[in-house]
Amino acid sequence: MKLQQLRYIWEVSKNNLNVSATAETIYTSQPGISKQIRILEDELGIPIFTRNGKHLTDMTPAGQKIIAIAGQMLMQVDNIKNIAREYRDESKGSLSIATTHTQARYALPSIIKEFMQDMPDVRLDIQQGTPVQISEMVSQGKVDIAIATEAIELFDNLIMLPCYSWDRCVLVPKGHELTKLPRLTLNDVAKYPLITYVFGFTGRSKLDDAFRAENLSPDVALTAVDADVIKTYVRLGLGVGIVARMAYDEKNDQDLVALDAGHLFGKSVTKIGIRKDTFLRGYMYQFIRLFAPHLTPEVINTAIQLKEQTAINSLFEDVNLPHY
Amino acid sequence: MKLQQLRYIWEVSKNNLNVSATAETIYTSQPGISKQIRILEDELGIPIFTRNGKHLTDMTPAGQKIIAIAGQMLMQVDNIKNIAREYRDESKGSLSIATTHTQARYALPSIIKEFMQDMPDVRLDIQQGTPVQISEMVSQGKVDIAIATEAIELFDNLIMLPCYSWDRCVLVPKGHELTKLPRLTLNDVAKYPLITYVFGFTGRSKLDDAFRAENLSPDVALTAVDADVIKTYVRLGLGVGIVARMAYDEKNDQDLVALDAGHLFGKSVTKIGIRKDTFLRGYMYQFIRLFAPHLTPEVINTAIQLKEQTAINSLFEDVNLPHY
DNA sequence: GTTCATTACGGATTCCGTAAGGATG
DNA sequence: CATCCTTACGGAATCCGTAATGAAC
Repeated sequence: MKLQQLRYIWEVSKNNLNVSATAETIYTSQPGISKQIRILEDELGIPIFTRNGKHLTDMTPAGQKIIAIAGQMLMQVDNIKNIAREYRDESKGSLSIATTHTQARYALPSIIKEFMQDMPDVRLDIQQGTPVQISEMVSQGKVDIAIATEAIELFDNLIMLPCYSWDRCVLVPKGHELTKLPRLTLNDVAKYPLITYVFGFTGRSKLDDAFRAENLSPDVALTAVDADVIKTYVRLGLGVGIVARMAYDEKNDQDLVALDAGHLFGKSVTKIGIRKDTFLRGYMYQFIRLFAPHLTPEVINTAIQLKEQTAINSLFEDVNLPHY
Repeated sequence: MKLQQLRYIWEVSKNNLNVSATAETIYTSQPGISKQIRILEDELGIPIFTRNGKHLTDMTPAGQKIIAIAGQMLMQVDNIKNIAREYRDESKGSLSIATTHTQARYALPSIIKEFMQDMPDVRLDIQQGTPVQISEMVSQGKVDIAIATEAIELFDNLIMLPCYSWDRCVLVPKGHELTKLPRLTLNDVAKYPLITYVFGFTGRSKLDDAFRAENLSPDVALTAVDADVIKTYVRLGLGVGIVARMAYDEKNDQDLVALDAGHLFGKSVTKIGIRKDTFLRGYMYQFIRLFAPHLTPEVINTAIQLKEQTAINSLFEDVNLPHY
């Protein structure tokens, strides 16, 4: 059994069982892959893939289990390489973050700036996507950490570390009727067409829950994945925006008014997601700590060792998260 | 990076950093190992071992971490091979059990007999040792399962599955004064020299606890690792034996009397220990179920997936274990 | 007829053994 | 001087590419 062979079956399984396509993506020849897979199957004495003539049609049950383990082993190879890199040069390396627009645009800039000053030799790489995509990227080892408010819990090889809580505000143009009310109610808000996040984004589900709890079914006129788009349409007078409070920029959004809505929708918690079995480089710990000061290396390590999300949650039970 | 190289650093670390000795144990040449280790170190760009001239003196910090991961990967290789074997031939294979004398002699025989009839093509292999040795063997992958009452919890890559509870009896020769008492007390027992298990064996700690709780310090005249030896000395009149009740054999021990002592020392629980990351063959599930009928494949799988011993314990909270 | 995997084959590389060399205690 | 690791070297095995073959859609 060779690591190379395990890599081949893993990659083929990730490429719709198409060996030719796999060969291209990993820059090798198609017969080479074919051959090594055969050799592995011979050694193990069982087929890993089912074939129809000369086409791979599926994985055998044994193959599925073996490929799953192969995937874990390949991640461990990465871990070993990371350990080596860490000890070769603590300050050099790269850090890839997958996150949503909201984080990248409003929460991360100041952190990233500071991080880049502290660690000038670390290459930063910010990927954007939906919460599910983001979580999948960490889960598959394509990025180091995920930052999101939703969906991380869907992948069971990930753990979530709570970072900060935040709440929402209602965005209206200056002079809007809602600005005249002393304190907003859900009922007030529900009278206007709403512009907010697409489902599955930035705590959107919390928002729906709040309205449903009051038996209100507001008119969600428009949804978008990011607050900048939402603001644009609020400015056009198409409705009332509901966005994360941190998305309101006092300087650039002076034509808009942000009305406090924390009491209407409750707070959401933004989390960092990492793989349970990952080796974190020193600067990764540093980045996480910049982002969430209570996540010290020690805390992170105990969380990683716990592996069980419920146990991890109770670890943070008594922690007062920063609130925005 | 080659699996072979990872195997070499792993084996060297298990052989006191002696490459020559390692070469012998794994039937290869010493320069081969040396070379491959160097190649790996070159590839990673860091030393894995520290050297004094031409002697390996220690592992580097990075080396320790890398070797730990290498060990996990080698276990995964075994898992893959086991999966292949399972699907090649469900009924063939081998099952190695590490256990204590008490289990091997009194609890296992009937189970093993039945298992061998059910699965004639499975080679059975029973290792014996102290609870710590046993647990270590499973932990290192030298055997598939451990059966013991103590020590399994010391290894954090193992999980414990409770199998049955049992209590102790006091063994005396026929006609002994203690047989005339209607109901034993600790005080009665403590008047005689005791013969029982060596510390760390077969729930010995429970026994000490019981006496200590009553502020008694009995005269432990003789300790042994197994009940057969203990019985022998009881027969010689050297003292009163305290053994697991199941160690009293009505047929062969007619010259001895077993006095109920469950109320004196409380019950102990015998557990099965397996690695968290192991792949269990079908017949292993069957064996475990024969030994402890409540441990169905489903129960075992959920326990393995939980990984956390506290969570596993609560899984068995409501289960009524068989009692002997 | 195109796509796709397998087989065939040759060159380059890697691996692993024996033998010799040099350091340690 | 015995132990132990490293270097040197040669033969065997492996790996990986190109080219040819044949099955599936």
